[in-house]
Amino acid sequence: MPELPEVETVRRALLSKLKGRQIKEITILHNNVFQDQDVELVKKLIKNQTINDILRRGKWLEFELDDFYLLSHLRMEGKYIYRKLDDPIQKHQLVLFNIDDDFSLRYQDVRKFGKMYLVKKDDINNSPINKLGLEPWDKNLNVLYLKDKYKNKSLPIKTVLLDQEIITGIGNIYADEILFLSKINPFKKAKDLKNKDLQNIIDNTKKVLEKAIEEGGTTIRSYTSEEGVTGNNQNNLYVHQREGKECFVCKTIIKKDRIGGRGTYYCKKCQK
DNA sequence: CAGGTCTCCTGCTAGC
DNA sequence: TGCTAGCAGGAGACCT
Repeated sequence: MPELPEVETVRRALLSKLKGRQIKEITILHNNVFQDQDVELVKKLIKNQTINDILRRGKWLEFELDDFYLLSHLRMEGKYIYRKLDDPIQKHQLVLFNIDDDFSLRYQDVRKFGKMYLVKKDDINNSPINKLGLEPWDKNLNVLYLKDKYKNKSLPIKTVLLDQEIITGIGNIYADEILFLSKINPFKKAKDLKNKDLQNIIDNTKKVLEKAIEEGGTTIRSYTSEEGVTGNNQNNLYVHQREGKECFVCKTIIKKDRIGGRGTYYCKKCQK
């Protein structure tokens, strides 16, 4: 499941192949990808737009075109692959981009959870990314900011870390890792955290995500940044997906519980 | 406003 | 061996 480090890895890979290239046309095989947008209009507007840059906000990719941003969220299983123009369309390939009449960039998504959104550059502040909270490296992310955001949150910190409107980019894997390194029990209410805990969350969020980016992301289930390219960060996980195994720090058996409907892994002894 | 539940979607796996 | 029920989960809709 792509979180910030995986999306960042995909962004870099896409940018190296697509920067300066032109989208001759697109084929949309599954209308729901564009949610409530008029797909005929999207097809018309995107024709002959050049990909000038590819940016990232949280878990969203932003293709910067001439007049628009094409926003793309991979959700659980979304990925981009390259094919020859005449390559047969495979199941799960939902959007096809003809790039310079040279090759076909294909958005593939087994579960069809991923979303795209074509927005005029001027309207970017009126798009899904407008609501996103701070990037982990934003200088405004500090104890005071979190204290304010968490003050009315009675939900478990695990759930609140997944709230994209506070810190953006953290998903289920890295939330578990951040809480382990911060020695915080995932059930603890966000509003009960001490300043020291908040500072630890900030520091460890950056640390965990930076390490994961360095490793090209975490490959659990089906994540690949490019076809045949998998990340290595799964080898660095302290608790996530390690149910029944020993904690690397204290040898206590790692426990798995459900918090807010999400599988949550933690060490009962290290995380108080 | 806060928070709980449902929904989307399909491949995989545990269990019979 | 082959079938099926249940699980996985990011984020938005909808309800209390």
